[in-house]
Amino acid sequence: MGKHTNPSELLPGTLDLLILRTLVPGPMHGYGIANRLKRVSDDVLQVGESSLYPALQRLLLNGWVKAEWGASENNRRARYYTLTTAGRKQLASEREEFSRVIGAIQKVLDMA
Amino acid sequence: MGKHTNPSELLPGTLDLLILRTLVPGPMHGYGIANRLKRVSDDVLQVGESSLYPALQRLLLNGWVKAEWGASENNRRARYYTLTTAGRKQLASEREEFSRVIGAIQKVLDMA
DNA sequence: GCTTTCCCATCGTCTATCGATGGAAGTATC
DNA sequence: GATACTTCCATCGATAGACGATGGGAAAGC
Repeated sequence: MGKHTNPSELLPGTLDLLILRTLVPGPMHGYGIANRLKRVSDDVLQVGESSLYPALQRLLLNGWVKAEWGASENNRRARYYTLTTAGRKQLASEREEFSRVIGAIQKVLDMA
Repeated sequence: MGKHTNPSELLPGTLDLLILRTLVPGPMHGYGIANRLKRVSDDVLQVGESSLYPALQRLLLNGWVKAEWGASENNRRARYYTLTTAGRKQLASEREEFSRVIGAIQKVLDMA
């Protein structure tokens, strides 16, 4: 029997959008991104590190973010991710698409 | 290089919800469901048959819907899907979860 | 010294979506 | 009565995204 009380706290396909948005105020390291998402969403969005880092790789590969090593506020070695210009464009685009789709879904949910 | 202008018009994970919701007014066959989703969403939600039928199998297997053969309004052989009681419960549950997650995502998108 | 917290990362699995494909059966066209 | 179009069903293979498990190293706190 497929026991799997799907604890997925995230809509697939939105992770990139969330990360990009989180980086708008400034550079941040992976751990910080995950914590911030959790905090801002009141614990609803729980992004594990095994989801986060592959996503960051993806963003790097696409040039939406760049990364450089530095020291965290706690004096630890950390990789800081920064939004690129292309990343901002991508963010805008993904936001728009997101609204479009959510709007469409709402229409279905609200139909007679 | 992975060229693939993702034409995905649907948030993954929401298809079951959309189908269940579509079946609320009454039984409907697969083709009809796809058309209705497209119409109600103003062409945003384009569910292909290769997404739809696996999803319907899933719903059947879980007991959210039941199916019986009949004749379509155009006199064709068609399989009519009907929401079960369990299906209604599932629909309610998925709606709630959907709002919860969307709300959380909005908080992130709207943060300072 | 030991544990906890922070921060990085990968591997394997699972699931869902989708493009391509195929078929049967009714309707319309000429 | 052949041809083509639409309706309606369904499967297969590829792809990708998220997640659990796992591992490690380095600073902080006890």
